[in-house]
Amino acid sequence: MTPDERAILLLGMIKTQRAHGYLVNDFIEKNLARVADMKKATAYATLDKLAKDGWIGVTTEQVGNRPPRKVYDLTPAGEAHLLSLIKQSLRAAEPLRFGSDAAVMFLDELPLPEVIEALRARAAERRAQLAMYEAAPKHGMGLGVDIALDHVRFHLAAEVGWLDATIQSLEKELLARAP
Amino acid sequence: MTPDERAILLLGMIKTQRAHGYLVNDFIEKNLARVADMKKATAYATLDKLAKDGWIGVTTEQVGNRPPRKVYDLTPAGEAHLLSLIKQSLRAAEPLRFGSDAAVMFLDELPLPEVIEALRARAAERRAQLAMYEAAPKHGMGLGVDIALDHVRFHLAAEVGWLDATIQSLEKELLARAP
DNA sequence: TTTTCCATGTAACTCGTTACATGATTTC
DNA sequence: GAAATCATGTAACGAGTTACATGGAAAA
Repeated sequence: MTPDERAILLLGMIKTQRAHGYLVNDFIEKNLARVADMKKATAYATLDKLAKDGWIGVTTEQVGNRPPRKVYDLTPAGEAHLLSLIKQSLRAAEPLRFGSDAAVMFLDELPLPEVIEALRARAAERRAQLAMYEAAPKHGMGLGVDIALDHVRFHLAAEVGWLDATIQSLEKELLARAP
Repeated sequence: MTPDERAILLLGMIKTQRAHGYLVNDFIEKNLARVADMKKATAYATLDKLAKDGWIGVTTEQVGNRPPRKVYDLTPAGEAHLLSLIKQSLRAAEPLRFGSDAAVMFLDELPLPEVIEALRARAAERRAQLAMYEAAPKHGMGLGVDIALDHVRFHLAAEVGWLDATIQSLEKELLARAP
């Protein structure tokens, strides 16, 4: 998650409803865990910065004897900034990278049956993840979130497809080697 | 790229051929750029650590009056370590995350035509990337690298598919709104 | 003769995470 | 009475990148 994306997330949430840090963090970890991860400290720091830059305004409120809240709301400048960030970020197509591919690159080193077994385990795990996304209820929080969930689903499905295809081709290879 | 994946990459390269840091870095940036990125300083530091941990041995060699090379080769322990890392990493299925999705989550904020236009731009970019991968020659450097390239291709294709589907559904939405 | 290549490394810097500190207030 | 919740923040740490330093050799 780049700084810009963090800004979009926070500004977007604050636009739909003015909020303080605790609330924002809570919402992210309870409702957005599947599509976004940002740690508390990072969120607090980012909110500070957004306020310093004038994208959001701060009002300190106190309820009863609880610790005072710093409630943020979007400024007009922030509103424009948010739209421009979203537009720019929607358009961006930074290169896809798959960390785990160092292992794939050198799978030749491992005996084929072990490779197949490992990939099967991975495929099973991915299917489980996919099932979780498929079972997830519509989010309701807006069209965008559902589309984002769809995005993950798409790639999870692609991952399963790739794994199956790869496993199959390796199995063919195995048979060819030792008939 | 996690430390383990970095280790796999370096150990794997050194296994297929003993090499010094410069050579390793050169090979990565000239031949592996599409599937791996690791900066020079990181590679040198990682090689040091691998040597310190006993996975690779060091021999200093000098050719002519050039700066001396520190040539690394895999130790038996390193060999075993590499296999175990590969196996473990092939099996791993860490959650997929798409940074750019903060923008997607809040695409409702932007006027629909602008969203569609931005996504079209992204789709065009992705298609271009996909074409590059499709045009790429077989790597030759081993089955694994080709499979890794295939992995990227798969996800690039999925990305294009998702973009097209999303754009289409947004266009339908647009027509429904203003007939 | 100037640029590029060979070859290694260090130091400073950026960035985010982990872990901790604080303290009142509901809930079990 | 203990535990979880509300609410904010700081400090230390780790990890990796950028940029720099060095200096001979080969290529342009």
